[in-house]
Amino acid sequence: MKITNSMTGKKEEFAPINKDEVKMYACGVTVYDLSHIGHARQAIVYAMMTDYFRYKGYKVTYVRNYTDVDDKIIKRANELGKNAIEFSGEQILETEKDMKDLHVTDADIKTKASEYIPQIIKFVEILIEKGDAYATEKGDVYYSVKTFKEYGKLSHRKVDELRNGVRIEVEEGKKDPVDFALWKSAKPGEIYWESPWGKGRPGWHIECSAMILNTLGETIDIHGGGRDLLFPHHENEIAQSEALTGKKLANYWSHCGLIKINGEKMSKSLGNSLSIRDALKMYNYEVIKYVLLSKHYATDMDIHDSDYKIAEEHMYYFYSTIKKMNEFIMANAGDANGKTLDNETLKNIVPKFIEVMDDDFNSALAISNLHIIFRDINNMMKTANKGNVLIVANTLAKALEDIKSVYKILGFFEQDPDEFISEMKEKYLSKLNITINEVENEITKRAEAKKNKDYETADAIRAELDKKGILLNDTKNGTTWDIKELYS
RNA sequence: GGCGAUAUAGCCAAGUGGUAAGGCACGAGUCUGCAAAACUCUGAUCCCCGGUUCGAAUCCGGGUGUCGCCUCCA
Repeated sequence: MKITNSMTGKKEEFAPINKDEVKMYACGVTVYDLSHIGHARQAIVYAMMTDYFRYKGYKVTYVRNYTDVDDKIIKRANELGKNAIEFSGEQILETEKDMKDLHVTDADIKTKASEYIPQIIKFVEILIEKGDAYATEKGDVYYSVKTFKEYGKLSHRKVDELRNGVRIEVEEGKKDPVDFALWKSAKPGEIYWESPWGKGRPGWHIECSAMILNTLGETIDIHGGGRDLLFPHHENEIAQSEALTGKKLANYWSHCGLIKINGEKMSKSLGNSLSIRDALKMYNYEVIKYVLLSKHYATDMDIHDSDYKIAEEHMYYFYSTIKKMNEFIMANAGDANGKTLDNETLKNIVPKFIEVMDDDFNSALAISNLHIIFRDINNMMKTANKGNVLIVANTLAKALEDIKSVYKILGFFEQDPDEFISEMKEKYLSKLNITINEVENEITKRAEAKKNKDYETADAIRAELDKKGILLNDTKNGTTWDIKELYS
């Protein structure tokens, strides 16, 4: 298997520390508000990696954190007149709900900064003892960047250049502008914990270092997070952890690309931030996953509204095909002596999936392969004849089993096709201002006209429905209807 | 200014040395009373210049454009 390592900038062969075991940590969310679609992408990506590693037979321990104390949380909590931990606790529940609704594989261990305070204090104490950190009179503790010779190795920055670029620092007691806080003294009214340096709270970076050490150990296999965390967060984690243990923190650094929306950076100030909750109100969770996984995880993506629409059409096509497969299999159940049709695509569903996923989790390719797979399947059903229906049915059954067995790693096809299809139809029907009954009445009227070869009336009815957004489809077994928008 | 990404058909997007996946849109066809759905067919030499190589979208150098980070951010 190959995985991109941000430390080297290269795709590397994955070699775990312990055979068949993966220790992975991904930086989670700072919970001062509802989580957004970028958080969703990151969570989905690392869940996908976890699921795929497991599929390959690895024993995975996946840890994710919640930052539940920080400036923004304190500010928001104060505005709401709440205790900071109480407030962030509520936000964690909201995010957990969203992730559950997205059907994202959960981390094995979910940590909160506030629950690791003793470990964090211990961590900071040792850094001070070793001379890598210092406390100020005010009760802040800073990491002394100049003591860590490899500082900048992840983000490829030089400390001197950083120093020049740094704006004038105002924090009193800080010896070097590039030093960063390990422990922050509490201002009046702020939440605090007692520490050797007085009342205060942990800095942001130290919590991850402490939680990794206490859950996974000194060196882990994969450290993940959003690309925006690469500097300074991950750089600082390396400095803290490696100064403490003298060992490498992570063998592979993985960074998930960032999301833009309709060409703009997602931000609160632009008001274009899409929360997971709002996304789920508009789109089925598998549609959202389709969008987020249809581009390679490491690259930034600019999601346009039309991308959701296209994803929806594709999922609808996939599920419609699965439904047809099920019907075909049911109608042609029988003993095919285990025979299947010799079709390269269908024979290789699983190996192909493994091939592309082994190559740095190329979910984008895995998804595009689905189009080839379902095209072949539709072709096969179309060209089936009396002589081979049993074998075709058997081939389809096998293909469907294979598809589900691997594509569940992307979170696809977990739903009942009928339910998915009717959910989608209902969603659009409610927008179209027409009811199922009305549609069916029109179809009955039209059938009557067709029977009388009154094609003018029949076509007029069809045109009228088309105008309203309903497609008709005449088949051997009568007329079916569908939502026009799901095909355009 | 520094660091790092990225540049592939009208659009989205795979592809890291051997003559360009997939999707959307467009057009033609099969099917159909006509349609629809489904299927079939149709399009790019890969930002520019130079180099390495028998051979490069793919490696190296230079340039240009776009974006991100350098302050909190998945």
